[in-house]
Amino acid sequence: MTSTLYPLSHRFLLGRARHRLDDEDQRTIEEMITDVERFTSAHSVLERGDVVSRSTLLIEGFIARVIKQDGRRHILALHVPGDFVDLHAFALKRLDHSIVSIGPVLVGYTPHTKLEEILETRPRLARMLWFSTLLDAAMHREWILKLEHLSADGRLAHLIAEIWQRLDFVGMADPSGFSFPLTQQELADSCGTTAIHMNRVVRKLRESGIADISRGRVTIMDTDALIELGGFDPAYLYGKGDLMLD
Amino acid sequence: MTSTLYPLSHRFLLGRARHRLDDEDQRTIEEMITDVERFTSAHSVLERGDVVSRSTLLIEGFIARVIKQDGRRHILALHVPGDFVDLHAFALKRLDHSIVSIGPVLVGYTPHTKLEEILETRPRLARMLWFSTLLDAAMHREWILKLEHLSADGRLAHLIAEIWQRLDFVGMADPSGFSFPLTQQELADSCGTTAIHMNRVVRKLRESGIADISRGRVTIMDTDALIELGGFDPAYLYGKGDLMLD
DNA sequence: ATGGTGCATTAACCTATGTTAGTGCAGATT
DNA sequence: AATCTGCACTAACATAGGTTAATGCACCAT
Repeated sequence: MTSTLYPLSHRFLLGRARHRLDDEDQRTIEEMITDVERFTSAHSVLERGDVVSRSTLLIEGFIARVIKQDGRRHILALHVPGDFVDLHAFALKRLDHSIVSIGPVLVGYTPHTKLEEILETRPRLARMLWFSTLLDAAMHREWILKLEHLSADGRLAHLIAEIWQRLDFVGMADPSGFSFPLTQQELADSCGTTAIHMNRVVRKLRESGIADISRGRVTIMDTDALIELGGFDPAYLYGKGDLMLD
Repeated sequence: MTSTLYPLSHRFLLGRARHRLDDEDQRTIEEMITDVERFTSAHSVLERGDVVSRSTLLIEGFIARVIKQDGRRHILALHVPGDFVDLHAFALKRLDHSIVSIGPVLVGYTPHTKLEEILETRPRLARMLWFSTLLDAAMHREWILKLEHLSADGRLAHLIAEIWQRLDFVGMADPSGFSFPLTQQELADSCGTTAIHMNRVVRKLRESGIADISRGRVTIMDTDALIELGGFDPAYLYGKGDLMLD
């Protein structure tokens, strides 16, 4: 089984690990995932309030962190392959939001007992796991900034730019764009606006020749303009150039 | 020196530790802070981009995480006594935002070498530190939700309710409200609006008999209405009733 | 006393966005 | 073929909140 799972943990390394790892660390990571599972689109992988004893690594597809409130759905964060979607639940135990698949997904599970073992015996790996959740927090902060700062078109531009960059980290972006199954409603839920207004914004992006979002795909037409509109500066993603250990 | 600093680390326990600790853990925490420093109001304790080798615990006063963008200031998060304001920099190293005092503050410092020691030898404490940063992330998420969901008056109500609750965790709230030195401009920077609109909102809160914010103090007049307006549910703060270890 | 400075406050006007109420179209189901 | 369903799209109108421009008021320094 390990041999099948190797590429998955390798992807975790790509997306979230900015450290160099020794062979033993590498092996530990490879053996972290004990089980995988497939879900169809719009499946609630985990519900708010669930008490969990394992953490979930997204291997294929997209997953959203969702909260429903007053009949409205809010997407707090989006995840790309290689992300742990609920690593924070290892220390918090109870989930404060739901985890929902967007499009079909493949996930892997790591029992918390394994994580505890890592925490007790492999401080370097522990720090890497910690780092992964800190990256989530940094993305949250960036999103707070954008929500306070930008109107809907800028938010959408930022969202696209960020996902593009994050997919690129895991080798899943191509120069012209990326596959992205979110509906306009879900984009609206992500940007804190309505589907109707999101439709205006999507059209505006398209008509201004910046990007086209349709049929489950984002096509970037003018990268510079996209980055400008979204005020996107990837520094907060602490990418390859910014190792914080080593 | 330890005897003077004891209450400080004790406050950290109050605000952020939801675990029970053994004597040795307790002692380690007490000795974590090696140095303290006082700053006047509006002092930039740390600048965005700084590479840090120690982490900062807020002991007295308020501190904001700030980003300046396009001539505008954004407050990403607020901290109350007992909070580490840059514990995330232990793993991220480079700060993605500035740390600014709001009113006079007293801070304590913990060298990263001490944190590394804890990570290597005291997994339980390591987990507690991790938990503390996860709490920040949970607060970020809640704020994202409120930014996407509420208009300015609801955001302000939520902000007040949250700070009141967090101050209560460290024994610094009183039943009628709390001391709070933010100007309307800073409240606006926190809520993602303008000072002018914040003024309308503050007045509305006052006139509707919910809360009064003036002369560096928040007075809560109608707790239920405040909680209702801000949609405040303290569950995401993982308070005393919600231990996730033990 | 006088003027400066920071903060709170108000007014008038404009734009982004929400709300309500629809239309149209493609793929799936029967 | 007919219908259903989900999604994209549009229009008309209402409102929250941004922008610009001032005023007032306390505290501080000279």
